[in-house]
Amino acid sequence: MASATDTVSAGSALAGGGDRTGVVTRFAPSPTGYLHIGGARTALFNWLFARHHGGTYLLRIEDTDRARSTDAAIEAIFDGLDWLGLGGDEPAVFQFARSARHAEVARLLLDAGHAYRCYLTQDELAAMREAAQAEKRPFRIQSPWREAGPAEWPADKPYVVRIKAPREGETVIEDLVQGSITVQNVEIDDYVILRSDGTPTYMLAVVVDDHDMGVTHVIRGDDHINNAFRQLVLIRAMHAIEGNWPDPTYAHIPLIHGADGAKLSKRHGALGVDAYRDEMGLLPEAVLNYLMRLGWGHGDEEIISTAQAIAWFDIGNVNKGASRFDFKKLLNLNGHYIREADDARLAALVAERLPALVGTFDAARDVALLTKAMPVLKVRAADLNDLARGSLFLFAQRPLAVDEKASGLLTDEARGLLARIADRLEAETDWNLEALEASLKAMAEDLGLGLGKLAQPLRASLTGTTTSPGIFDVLTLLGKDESLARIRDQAA
RNA sequence: GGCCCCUUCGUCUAGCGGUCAGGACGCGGCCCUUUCACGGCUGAAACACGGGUUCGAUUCCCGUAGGGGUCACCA
Repeated sequence: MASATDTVSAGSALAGGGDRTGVVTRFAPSPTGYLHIGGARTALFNWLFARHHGGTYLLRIEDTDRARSTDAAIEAIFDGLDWLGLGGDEPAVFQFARSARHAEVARLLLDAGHAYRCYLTQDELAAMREAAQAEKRPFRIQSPWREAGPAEWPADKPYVVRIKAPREGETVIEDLVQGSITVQNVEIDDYVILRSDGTPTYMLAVVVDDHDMGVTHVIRGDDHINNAFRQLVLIRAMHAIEGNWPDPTYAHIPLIHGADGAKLSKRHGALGVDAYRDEMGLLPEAVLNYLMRLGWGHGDEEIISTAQAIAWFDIGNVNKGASRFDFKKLLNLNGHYIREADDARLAALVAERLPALVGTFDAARDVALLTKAMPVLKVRAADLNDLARGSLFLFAQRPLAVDEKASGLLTDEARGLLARIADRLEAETDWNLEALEASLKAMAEDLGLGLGKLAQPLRASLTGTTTSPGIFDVLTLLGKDESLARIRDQAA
């Protein structure tokens, strides 16, 4: 698989509709911001669909809006996709680099009479729109230039090129997700395909690129449903001219909403996927699993690997309604995947976060300890931040800072006990789990105390907190010398 | 507002004419237990409403209500 970060040289030839066989899908973000979670899900569904059918999954950067597209956004999108394993199968196509081809198609349409020069100014359009509004009449562009011939074209005046949409009949789309959708053709407007400065609009570019890239299935957010009908006008017009522009199959997937049901905004988690990784400390497999379950399911299955998802994925099973984003559930899933993850991998991930939390952390030296501790650390963490916090006691400097709850445990009586524990442990020659457990349990019994009476003060002295992995794990992880020193720091 | 679409526990979903309406997250309880988790068991919790069709509707049809999307020389 090609990395998402590979690029195709400007204007290079594409495979073309007829050259590729089987299913071809594409994810086509516009680089005006980071890759947000909804976009990631669209990419995932495209990827899953292509994989399920043994097809090809492509990437296209829709950077025709020169004012709003940025290199930083392009980078963020590739970075996010790579993290999730959703890079394209071929180098990404950059739309702007193909404007000459888009203009060429506009020219073809113009020459064949499927499009026309429109000299309406933006002011005139606005006036028409207002007039319609005033009369409470639905506004539809009725350009007086639709049937105008060369003889009527004003000289030296800017014009846009509009597609000539049918005004009678209806258009039906058999959408893989939404089912059959019908729209009366009068609802479809003569939209602009070439701006007055000669640059292509999105509507033109999408259709031409999808065709040239051989895209067979257009899977995208359902906010594009109306566009599908408009784009079909162009596709059918080109098909009439060239004959090899088949309708693509559409699948419009529902959008993701915030927890309050409103459109996802920055407040609800429409953050870049990098935030899910860096700030929230999530694992890509958890994000993927969560995303695929939003709007899609397979019986009672909750934990679904990507391999399993490829086998099970059925776009026809995707729900039509929007679903809300539930971070709690994502976190739960993340906890599951953390528990399943390889210890060395987790240690490396946590190591990235530790220098900011502990001044003394030295990755070269401490990752081994982290890895060793990981089995007992990861069962009590839902994200990498939890994991990092939970490992702090391993690297704390003596004398330990003791938090409020823990110091409440360190009564005079408890400090006395700590001294006796230290003495007893001092004599311990086998510093391992079994020996330590046997020893402390015997001691508790001798004293007629529950193990908790010993363990809690011990935990406070060893970690400075009241919660930690099992106390014998803590003891063995810290080693005899460090353990005894920490205990004596707090002993009476 | 016009057009298009949607509606099962709080949330994500299973269901595809006859089910005690299932699972998961979250929430409550119990168990495990040296703390916190994990894990196990368990409880509360839903078919938006109104008409049809049918022997029988969560399921099919039509309304109503509610929600969403879209109406650019942005993508």
